Amino acid sequence: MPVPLYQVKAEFFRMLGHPVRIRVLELLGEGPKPVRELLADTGVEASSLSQQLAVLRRAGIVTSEREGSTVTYALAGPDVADLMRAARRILTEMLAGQAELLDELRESDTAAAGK
Amino acid sequence: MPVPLYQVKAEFFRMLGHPVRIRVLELLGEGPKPVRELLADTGVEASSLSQQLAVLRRAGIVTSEREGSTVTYALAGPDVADLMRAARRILTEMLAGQAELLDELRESDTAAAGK
DNA sequence: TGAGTAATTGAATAATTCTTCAAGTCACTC
DNA sequence: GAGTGACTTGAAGAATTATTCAATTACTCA
Repeated sequence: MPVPLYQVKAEFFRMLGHPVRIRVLELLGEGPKPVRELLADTGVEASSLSQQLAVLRRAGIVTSEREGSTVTYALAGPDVADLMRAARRILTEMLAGQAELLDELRESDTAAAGK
Repeated sequence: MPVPLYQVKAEFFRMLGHPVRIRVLELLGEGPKPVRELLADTGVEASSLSQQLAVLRRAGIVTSEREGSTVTYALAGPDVADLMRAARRILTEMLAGQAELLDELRESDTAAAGK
């Protein structure tokens, strides 16, 4: 009995659904990076970062390699970067749509926009 | 103070991270559908479906319209279908990669694959 | 108006996921 | 082999999210 595909997809998306994990994936999109650097770029605490890296590793979306005393992470494949690009495009378009909507609303309601 | 983009992205992905929501989005990818049909196609209980539809509505990713006694849902924009396609592609490639890996493992370990 | 169908909502409990901190491993250097 | 820096792990409590059931709204039709 195979796990249904929509379930796999849901797990995949859920795995992406965390700010730190997103940032890490985007940073790794530029190329492999040692933990030290991820730590500096994200500003989160070492053990928090490690927890999130573990999630990404378990999902098989990143790989880690130890060289001496430092550990370097990389995207497991080029597809991930593709997905992040797709997501970026979609979100910008969606946010732009919402901005337009807001503008339209403002036109008919110039004074009372309290919040 | 703008909400950082990586946070918006994370929320977006988390919103996608549920089996029923994924199925609904894929069904709506074929075109607008009345709730009755979503209900039949997914097999989930009415109120569960409604809860998930509400999540998608709040996120602005689908729209609903009432015509008489039935309510019809549709994707809010074409971008969503794009994203689902991107995700499908990526997942198939990732799963294929894992399958290869499994094959490699099997070669050196033909007898003991108990689970 | 009253009964019936379609869909949604509210709210309580259950389940998952996050965050944090203490402790642990691994490699290097003294 | 003790000490230190780099990173990871385990585990407990806090916070979010899912599931479920009862109640409700929005209609239709007789």
